[in-house]
Amino acid sequence: MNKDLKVIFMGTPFFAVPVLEMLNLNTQVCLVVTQPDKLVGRGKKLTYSPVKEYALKNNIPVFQPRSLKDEAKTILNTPCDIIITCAYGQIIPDVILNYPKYKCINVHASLLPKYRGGAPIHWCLINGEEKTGITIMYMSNKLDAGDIIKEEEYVILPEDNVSTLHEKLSQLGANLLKESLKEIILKTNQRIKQDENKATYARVLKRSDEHLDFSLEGQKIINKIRGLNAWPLANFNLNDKECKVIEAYFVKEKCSLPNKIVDIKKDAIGISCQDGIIYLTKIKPFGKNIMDVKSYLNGVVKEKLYEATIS
RNA sequence: CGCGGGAUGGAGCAGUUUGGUAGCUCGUCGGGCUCAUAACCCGAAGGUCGGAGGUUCAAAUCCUUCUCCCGCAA
Repeated sequence: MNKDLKVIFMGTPFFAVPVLEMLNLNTQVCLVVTQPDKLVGRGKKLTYSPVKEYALKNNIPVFQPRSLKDEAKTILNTPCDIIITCAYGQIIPDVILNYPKYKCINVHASLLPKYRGGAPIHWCLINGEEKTGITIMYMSNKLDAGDIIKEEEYVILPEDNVSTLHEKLSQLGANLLKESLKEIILKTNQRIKQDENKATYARVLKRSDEHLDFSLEGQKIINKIRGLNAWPLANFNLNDKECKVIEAYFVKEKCSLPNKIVDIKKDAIGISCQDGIIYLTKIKPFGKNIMDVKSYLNGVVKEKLYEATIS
């Protein structure tokens, strides 16, 4: 497209990698900015962000400031025409926003002004939205509130979950950014102000957001299971031990008491909720791997399971 | 050395406290019943009990050590 376009890319998780890849193939990426390496996991292993992994493999210089504000110099000393951000994870100071001639462009995984913030994909599934999409926009000093350049809708399929949406939207984001860049260079792009009255927020998930409440309506529970799959997974306590839920379906019917195991099929455990039964079909019991409920039931006394506490 | 859970035929588990013939629910294969079946009945194959060392007449089980998997916390 334009191999002469000098780009600084700022991003961190897997979602940002297809966008970076598109840029690497079509422009000249001079610098990748990503969050510092973290000590992750049981053995406190030093882990690189997915974006850093990609950059290293493709010989792109990497910069990992602890605080952009204090370490902006490195960026301001790197010649560039445009900065592209995608799920970077830090507020970007005004000096940087105003530095490149084509400014700072962000790729966001929702139809702004809806679902501003760090977890748009999760929250739109949890809320049972029918559609979402990608927004390409200018960055401003307010979170995800800059002027919109381009939006593309995606109609959510019944079988979509966080993983599939992630994959589809990141690819969509890469494509839409590619189109936008052409227009930006030619200065033919739109620039639409966001309607602040319609803004909603998709805050980063908390641990407590993952807990299932079986006294709610079935569809809401299903939405949450879907909206947390395949990461970080919804959970509930089965006999006071955390059990994660990967897959389940809902059958609407009259139910007297929620929070009880009321039905055990050959391959599903039925838990009563407000307006029916949630049938769990794939779970991850504490300390175990993910398994089909069919397998789980093979190693369990069904009569005792009916006595189990759900919380 | 952050805290805890786990490893037993292909899958999920019991058995470990109190050492003494490898067990359950499935799956697979073969046969039977049936109009038929994911149902039922009969039979078979399939296991270094995560690895190494030790104690013992005897170890899945007790002791030492290592590896791998999982959750939490960061």
